[in-house]
Amino acid sequence: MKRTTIKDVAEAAGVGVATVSRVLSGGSASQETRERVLAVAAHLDYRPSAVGRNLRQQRAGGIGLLVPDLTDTLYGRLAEGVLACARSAGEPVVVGSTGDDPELEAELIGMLLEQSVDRVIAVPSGDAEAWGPAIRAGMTVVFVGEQPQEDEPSDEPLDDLLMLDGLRTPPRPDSAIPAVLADDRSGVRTAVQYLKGLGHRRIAYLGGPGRARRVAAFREAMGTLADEELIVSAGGSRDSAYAAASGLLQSRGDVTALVAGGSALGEAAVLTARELGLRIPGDLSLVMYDDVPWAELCSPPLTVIAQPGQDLGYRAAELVLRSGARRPRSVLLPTELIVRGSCGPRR
Amino acid sequence: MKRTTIKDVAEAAGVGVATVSRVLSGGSASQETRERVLAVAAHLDYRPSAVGRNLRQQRAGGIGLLVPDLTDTLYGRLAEGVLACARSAGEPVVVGSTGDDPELEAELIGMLLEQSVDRVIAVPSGDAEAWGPAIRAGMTVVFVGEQPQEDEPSDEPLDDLLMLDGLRTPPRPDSAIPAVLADDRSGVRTAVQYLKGLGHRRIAYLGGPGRARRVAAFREAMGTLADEELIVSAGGSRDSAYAAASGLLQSRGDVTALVAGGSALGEAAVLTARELGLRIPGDLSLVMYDDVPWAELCSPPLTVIAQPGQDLGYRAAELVLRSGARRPRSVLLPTELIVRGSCGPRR
DNA sequence: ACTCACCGTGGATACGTTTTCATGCATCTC
DNA sequence: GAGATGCATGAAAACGTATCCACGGTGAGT
Repeated sequence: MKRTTIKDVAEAAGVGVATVSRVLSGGSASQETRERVLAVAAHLDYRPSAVGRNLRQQRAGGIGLLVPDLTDTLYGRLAEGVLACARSAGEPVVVGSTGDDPELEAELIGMLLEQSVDRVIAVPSGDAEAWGPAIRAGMTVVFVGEQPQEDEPSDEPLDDLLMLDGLRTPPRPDSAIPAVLADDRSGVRTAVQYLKGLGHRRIAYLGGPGRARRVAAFREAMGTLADEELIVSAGGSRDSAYAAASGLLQSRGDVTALVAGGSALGEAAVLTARELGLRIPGDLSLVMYDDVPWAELCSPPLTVIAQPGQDLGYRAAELVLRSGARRPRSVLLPTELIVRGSCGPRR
Repeated sequence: MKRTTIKDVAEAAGVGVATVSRVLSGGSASQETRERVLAVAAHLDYRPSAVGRNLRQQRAGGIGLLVPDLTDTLYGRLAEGVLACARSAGEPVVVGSTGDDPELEAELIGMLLEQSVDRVIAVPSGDAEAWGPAIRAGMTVVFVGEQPQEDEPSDEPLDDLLMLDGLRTPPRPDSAIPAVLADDRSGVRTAVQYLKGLGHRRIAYLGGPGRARRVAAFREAMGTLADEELIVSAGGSRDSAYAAASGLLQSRGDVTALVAGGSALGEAAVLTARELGLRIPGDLSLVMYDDVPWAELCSPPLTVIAQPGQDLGYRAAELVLRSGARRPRSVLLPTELIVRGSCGPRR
């Protein structure tokens, strides 16, 4: 079973391979030969080999996508957004799941490098340093939904360069890599102010690994009410989320409201509250990050901060595909507080 | 920014490219040169180009994965399973989302063909015919979670060949393509018998697009109680799921139990029931296909038929990777009825 | 009418790798 | 000791494509 190559088409059409290549790539050719070549190609069911093309032009088409966990609905939506944009551009997407593990992330980056994939969209797990090899190899990288932990100021004097256009849109403009982010700051602030408005004062934050921006935004929004003891962060696993939620709610019975920094955390919080006999929103008000399908079905329906998951992915894909022209620093997409039934006045 | 090639390594190590290739591919080489080549390669940070290799050996490594919708937790888990297995084999995974659209599916198959991806795992959306070009091109295809609609017996006399080892494990052995499936028949039967045991007689089935096996299993399990009017199927969209659920529950007020053939359908059923003032499980018992995180958080917690999503993906990946040796027909994985609180005795 | 420019075209090359084949050298066997 | 056997090695070919360059022909301009 041999593949039909451009050579076969050329012979069948009675032209040279160069002509076939030109016709198929939109180059110049006479009307007559163009038609003939096209007809022959269609008749032979010829498909140009992406491998051959990639080898020739020194770069694989296609884009890489690295997310922490496809099981998470948010990343599922994000991936759908990327896939939608990539498909409209005819580009394949190589997907990797990092499990929020920097080591695994580095390994996957290596694999993409090996595949000559030169455009990558990633929800970063590790620090910015992990992406050094990638950008050094000429990859176009776009972060989405998250930015790497701040890398401690290294000896490389990049700072002046970065400060040049530092005061732009995004909150953390220290990275040379563009990012598509949800406006966490605004989202968290809205949620906290909403809770404050309901009379809550002891508001806890339950975060996951990374997501430093959200924690910072929470601190900022809380202002003088911030209590470091009420800011806990869990690991990536489900168990660790439960442990953190349980530890928080048991040790500090005085919290009246909780902001969960992700759907897994929110799930843990709901379950833990039930186990402890805390009623929502009677005893505990809850705002969860990410609008997932079950938020509406939960009892009570959960008030959430919704991120535009699909848009995040789509915009990131746009950015990474049209990276040739302008090089936009970053994009900030709005979040939305969807009020349902999980928040009530302070008891 | 030029990539370091095998030639660079060869020159730096003072050997021929063939030797480098052999060393890196585990071929025979003297201890001394092996060490030197390895050292030089490591020092130069050399990574063999997958594109070059793929071109040479006429097949791209990597495996393709086609699922209907990454937003669906089941397919998210399935994808995670595939990714886990592929990563341990060092293979990249090209993912496509078909949206349950046969046309889109065909387009994505074409893209994979163009990429020379020769191993594909797919949750098929269209009929078996759509996969003709793929297998004809020498692709190794494994279906997962679903099998294509039965293709009407075509004129090609494949039948005798297939009947040879037709009486094997899976329910529908008419396809030459191996499949990894959840044991829907057993799952549905268990659910129906459970509902029967609770006294229900008018049990409805709310299905999605495709999934013909589940419907058939439902009919079979219902036996003489089957009522065609109570078997409705929705389209792929969310709206269509609501419409179907709403239509069913409004037109037939006498149904006391409902089996939802997927989490999206289950969601629609719960919401519709709430709108109509039907209490679960008081007025309506509900069993939903697929154990999703929110099933436990729902009010009431939903009794579900759980499929081993991750295992499905992992097994399928194993199958498609080790396809060289034996060619197993199919694999059937067990389902589990997880009893929570959405089913009660007939009112 | 001659030249110049231009367009369509085909041959040749390079991309990075694996694999085949031939060569040289050392060891083994009779 | 001479031929046979084995092994390590490098040169070269091939995979399918895009692109550079040269070539021939046609039209226009002087």
